[in-house]
Amino acid sequence: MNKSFKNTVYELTRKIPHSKVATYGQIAILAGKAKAARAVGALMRINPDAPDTPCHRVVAADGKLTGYSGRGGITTKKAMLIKEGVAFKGDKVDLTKSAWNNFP
DNA sequence: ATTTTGACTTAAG
DNA sequence: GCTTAAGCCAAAA
Repeated sequence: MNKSFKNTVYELTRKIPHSKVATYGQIAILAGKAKAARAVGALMRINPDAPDTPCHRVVAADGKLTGYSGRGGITTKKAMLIKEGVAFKGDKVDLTKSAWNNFP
């Protein structure tokens, strides 16, 4: 398969279940590059498949919401995640409950 | 092809 | 708890 790194990242992001969130580093690892967290963020910023790619389900390693140059920024992103059923811990996601597991 | 930038992460002060 | 530094990767100019 001639899948580019970005294509893999988008696909993984798309596979994130509801009420769950993944970190940039996590996606990077799943994509095959453990240290490509920055690249993942860069790809999310580009986000060519915008509504098809739930980039709002991707958060920082601490569960902090970063980026999202959308309406309201992280505020809208947080509201969206809460609406999906993600547990929040103040301004951050509660990874203790909403951390995404690759395999059940 | 080279340089810059960035929605990252971890370690150290 | 916050800031700085370094490491690694990809897209854009």
